[in-house]
Parts: sequence; structure tokens; C-alpha cells
Amino acid sequence: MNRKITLKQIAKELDVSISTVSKALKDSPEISDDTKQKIQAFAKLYNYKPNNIALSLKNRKTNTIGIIIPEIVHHFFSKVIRGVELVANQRGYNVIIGLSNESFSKEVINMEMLANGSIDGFIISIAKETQQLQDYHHFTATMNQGMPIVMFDRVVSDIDCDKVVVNDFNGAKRAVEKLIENGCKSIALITTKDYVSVGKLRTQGYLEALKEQNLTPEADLILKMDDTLDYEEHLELLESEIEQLFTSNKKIDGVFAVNELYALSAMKVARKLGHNVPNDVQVIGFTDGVLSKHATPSLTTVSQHAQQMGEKAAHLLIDKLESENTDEDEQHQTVIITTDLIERESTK
Amino acid sequence: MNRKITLKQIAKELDVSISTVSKALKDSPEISDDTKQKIQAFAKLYNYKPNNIALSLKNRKTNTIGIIIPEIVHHFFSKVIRGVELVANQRGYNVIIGLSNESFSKEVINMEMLANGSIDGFIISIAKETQQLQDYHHFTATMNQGMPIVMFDRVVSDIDCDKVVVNDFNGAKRAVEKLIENGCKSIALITTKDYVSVGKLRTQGYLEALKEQNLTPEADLILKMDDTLDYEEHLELLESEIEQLFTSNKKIDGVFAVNELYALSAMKVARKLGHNVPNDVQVIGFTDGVLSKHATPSLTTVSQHAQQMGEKAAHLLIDKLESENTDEDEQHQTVIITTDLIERESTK
DNA sequence: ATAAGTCACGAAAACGTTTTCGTGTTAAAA
DNA sequence: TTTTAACACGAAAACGTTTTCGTGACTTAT
Repeated sequence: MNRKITLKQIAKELDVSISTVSKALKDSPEISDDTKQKIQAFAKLYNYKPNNIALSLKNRKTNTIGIIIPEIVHHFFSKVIRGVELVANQRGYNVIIGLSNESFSKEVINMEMLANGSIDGFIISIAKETQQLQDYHHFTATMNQGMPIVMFDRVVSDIDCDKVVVNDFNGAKRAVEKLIENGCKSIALITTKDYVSVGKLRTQGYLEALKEQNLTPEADLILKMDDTLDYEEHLELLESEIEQLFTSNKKIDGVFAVNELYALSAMKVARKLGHNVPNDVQVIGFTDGVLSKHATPSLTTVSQHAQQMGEKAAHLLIDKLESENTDEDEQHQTVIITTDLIERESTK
Repeated sequence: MNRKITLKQIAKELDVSISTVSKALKDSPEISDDTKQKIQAFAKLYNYKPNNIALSLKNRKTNTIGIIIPEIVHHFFSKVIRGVELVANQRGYNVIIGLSNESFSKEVINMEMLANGSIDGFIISIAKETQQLQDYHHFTATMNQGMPIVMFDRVVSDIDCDKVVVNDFNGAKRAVEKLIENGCKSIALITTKDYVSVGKLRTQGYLEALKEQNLTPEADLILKMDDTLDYEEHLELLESEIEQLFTSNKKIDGVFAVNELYALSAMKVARKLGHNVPNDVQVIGFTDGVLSKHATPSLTTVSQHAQQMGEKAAHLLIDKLESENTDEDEQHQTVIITTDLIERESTK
């Protein structure tokens, strides 16, 4: 077991000073060619690599970014991580993950744990519970310490930082327009309670599309799910709610759902009730998931370009980290990733 | 912008030495109650938290574990990560991720980047390319430096380290037995080329099940996919291969596939060819995915308990990190997670 | 009153780097 | 021959901790 070799050990072996070794390995002109050769050869032989922790301490820079997300077993978030990791790696950074599990306290603890020197900046999508509580002190505290934050997807408008979001409003609007174009007269919406920012925006997009086409929204057609429940575990609850929606509104011929699971369940329930998708009922979901692609019939969805969001967020953060601009009054930007409507078999 | 406060600053403000501050904050009996109170109050006021990097350097311990996986946009791997993160957090560790993207060189680079002091140990599932090349020098090198490794799922038997695997052989065997019990006479296998360790084991399980039931395996019924291709992107290739399998073997009434995508595609093709699942053809897959659960018909699968694997791997690693036992000749263990057959609609 | 012991604190080293600033030696210039 | 400059290297500080050891100032026991 040969522990990693240090400058000090090399110096001792070769009977020179630590400074000399350090400089030699950096090809400093201060050191004679002879000495450099000797030291470099020795270092190579013993596979010397500078200790990252020591460098971090010295430079007060870890070259590591922290990403805090509510959940990792989720196609959208894992794609975002992939994007973040991709550009982070390209630009010489590591990525450390923290899962809030949708819990406010876990989000806070995770951030505090990482903010004490472990990372240079955060990329965050906030927990549902945080959105409900509207307690953002941990964000402001972190930023006050000079640690930049980039929020994505679930952002909070009160906080002034860089953001990467999807145009939820437009994406939803476009989806509903598509349903209308395809002849739907009675379009249901399956969404979340309003405190979830993205759910709210998508709902507004739905309403706007109806309005522009002079259709009057009906409260009966809007199903707001309580998404504090984990419907992955309680599919039957979700399905029974949707079934009720269908049975009490026989004329439904289109469904826009704010996520993949709702959309899929809608298709399932529709089929169960004897409706054909897309002939009797057309369905559009929202997300980047695998389910949409592999469902039968495959699901038309609004694609969020998750990986692109991750890449953009990482670029924004690293740009900020590497700009010497330490002004207090720097400008923050919000990047909007445009959604695409991916047409598949669940629409005509 | 108030940068994080340090011991030195507190010491200066209160006109005591750094040592005194450090001890006071640790409630050392060496320090008088008066001074302790004063210092603790001040520290609390300024929200002092020790700098992790400095601690890491001092203790030569980062309390961070690195996880290297081939791909993160994958239900199995993200569940493993969730498991790792869960116990890591419980036990006071952070998790830093590296994606090999199935590439040997990225795996090596990632490991080298992290091995230079950033982490205390690795949890790894190796890239396909590494499995092909059979070049494991980066693993041995890392371990030689005294950095422990825990491998999971895709492990390499030549390397002596802790491992967490699924009983691929038994899981596959059980699945095929189930098909036989359910009356299948002609069971096809859709698997990968043999260099993928898990694919190989599952294939062996398939063969063993047939053998025990005195069924003779037929080469025609075994489809080995070249999994260097990304079939998520080229579904049609996969499907045409499977279609050929079905058309040249009309009597197929059961399919065992070594992953979710293959199984799903098999169902799709079967349906396309006019077969009913499960009445004409029964299908079983292998994995923990979402697709199986939400497919129509939902897919009977061999569950791998990915999260449990992650948890176990993390425990193994941290146990090793925290055992003072620094003996060279320590024993390594291989933990086998038993699979479960989850019966759904694709089997009778 | 002196020796011994406690108390409360500070100095300094250590973890592994980088970098600034000296400094002794040699070579070139005056 | 003396002054100056270049050269090649080392000492030391710094990043922020923890911890060992030392040491004055008291207190207690003799």
C-alpha cells in the first residue's frame, strides 16, 4: 500500500526544498533544467498528483459545484444532472449531489453542509415543501456569503439569482392549442395545486389557450391533484380521481396533463371506460420522460429539454464563478429554454 | 456580502488566541466558563461553521464518497444513487458523482480526478467498454493507494474488493421457471453479448432453468443484441431484430428479456404480429424500471432492489472507512441482494 | 513561606499546496 | 579588480483547522 506521494516527500528524497519541487513541476524558469528533469522524472515515476484538498484550501476554490434537487429517481432531474455533469467536467469541475426529497429541512441541511467550503456554488430546484412554506432564508444566507446560486425549473421569483426555466406557460398553451386544432371541444386539465410554480404556470397556459380560442373554461374540467401524495405508490387514488373526472364529464375529448404520470393515467382510465385514444380522446402530457415514448399509444408531450437546462445552468454558474467581477450589483439573468411539442400517437 | 467568518477573525475580535476559540467552541474544560460563553455567543451571532476543506486537510478525511456509474438517466442507477445518498447522509457523508458514459477513458479520468484527495472511497459500476477491454489498472492503482472501492451490479471478479450484486443467475432462472410453470413450451431469450457480466449470468440462468426442466435450448431462440448501440435512440433496429426472431420461430410462447427495454419491445412486436400478451405470448423482463410498471399490459419483472443495493454499498464502504483496521490482509465480502419476481399482467 | 498543583490560556506544528521574497554563488560588465 | 546582474534555489507565509505542549498566575498543602 503506497499512499499518495507529496511534495514534501519528493523534496526529502531528492534533497531539495519543497518550493523547488513545486516550481520544477510547474516548469518554472527559476529552476535549472537539470533539477527540473530530475524532479519531473521522479514525480512521474511515483505518479505524483497534487492534492485537491490542499489546493482548495490554498485557492479558496474547490472547483466543485453542488446540485440540490428534490428527487433523483426521476427522468427529468437525472437528465438535468447529466447536463450539469457534462459541462462541469468539460470545464474542470466536479459535481456533488444533495437530495432534498421534497423536504424543506433536508434542503436546508444539505445546503448548509455543502456551503461550508465544500463547493463554490449551487444549482438548485427547490422542494415542494419549500415552495409551500415560502421560507427562503437559506438561499439569501448562502448568497450573502458570496456563494452564487442558479435555480432551475422550480424557481422562486423573490430571489434575485440566475435562473433557467422552461416556458411552462407557452408550452402548455401550445399543447392546448394543438388539441383545439385537432378538433377537441371539451378539454380537461389535470394539474397540481397552485403552490407548485410550474403547475400554476401550465394551468395559466391552458386557460390562456382556451381564452384565445373563445372557449370558456369550465371548473368541472379542471382536476387539481394534491401532489404531496406520492402517486407512484398510490396509482389507484390518482386513477379513481381521473375516472370521476371522466364519468362526470362525458363529453371530454381532450386532456392536457401537467406531467407524464397524470397523462398516462388519463389514457389508462380512458381506455378502461371504453374510449379510444386518440380517436375519442386525445391526450398531451408535459415532460421529457421515458414513459411517454414507450407507452401504448405513445404519448404526445411537451418536451422540456432537461439536459439542455442542466448544461445551461452549469454554464451560468461557472461563468459567474470565473468572472472576476465581484461587484455587489451584478446583473442576474433568467434563461428561458423553449419547449417543443413532440407529437406521437396520443393525438391525431 | 459577509464572507464566512473564521476562527482567526473571531480570535482577533475577542482578543484571544485561535486555540482558545477553537477549544471554547468545542466546550473544552480547559477554557473558563466566562470566556466560553463570550466566544460561543459571538460565534453563534456570526453563524460560525468550521470550514470543511480545512478539516479535510487536517484530518486527511473528506467525508465524501465518490460514485462512478456508466449513466445517470437510468432508473436502476438513479435508484442506486438514492440509496447511496440516503445512508451517506445519515452517516455524515457527501456524495460526489462521476459519469463514465460507458467509456473506459472517462471512467479512468473521473477516478483519477477524484482520487487526488477529493474523496475517501469509491462506489463503482463499471463501464461496458471497461468490461470489454478488461483493463482494470485504475482500480488496482486506486486500491493500492489505500482508497477502498465497492463495486456493484457490474463487478469484475479479478479485483478483490467489496461487492454488491444481484443474483442474476437465480433471478433469471426463477423467471424462466415461472414461464415454464405457466405452460410455455418455447421460450425465447433476448440478451446481450457475453462480455456484459450481468447479461452473461442471466443467460446462464435461462439455460439452467431449461436444463432442469429437461427442455433443450435452441440457438434459434436466443437473440444476442449488440448493446454498444443505444437502442433508446434506435428503437426500430431493436424491434426489427425481435420481429425476425418471432417470424422465424412461430411457436414462441414465452420471452425472457434481460432488461426492460428488450422486454417492452418484445411485447410491442408480439402485439404487432397479432399475438396477445399474455395469452399467446408471456413476457418477463429484468430490472426495477418504471416502464414495466406503467406499460400496457404491465410487465412481469425480476426486481433488483436497486435502492437496497445502493444502501448496502454505502454501508460497506463507510464501514471500511471507519474501521481502524488498516491491515493489508483484510477480508472483502460480496453481498448478494436477492431478486424478487414481481408478477404483473404480462404473464398468466 | 515554599513546594506543588491547578487553572486558563497561548505558541506552534501539522495537513499539502503556491508564491513572494530573500540570498548566496557565479558570470558579466565597468 | 570591483560592481552589477543573472541564476538557482530556499525560507516562510498563507489558506483554516485541531491538538500537543508549554507557561505564567493563582491556589492549596506542607
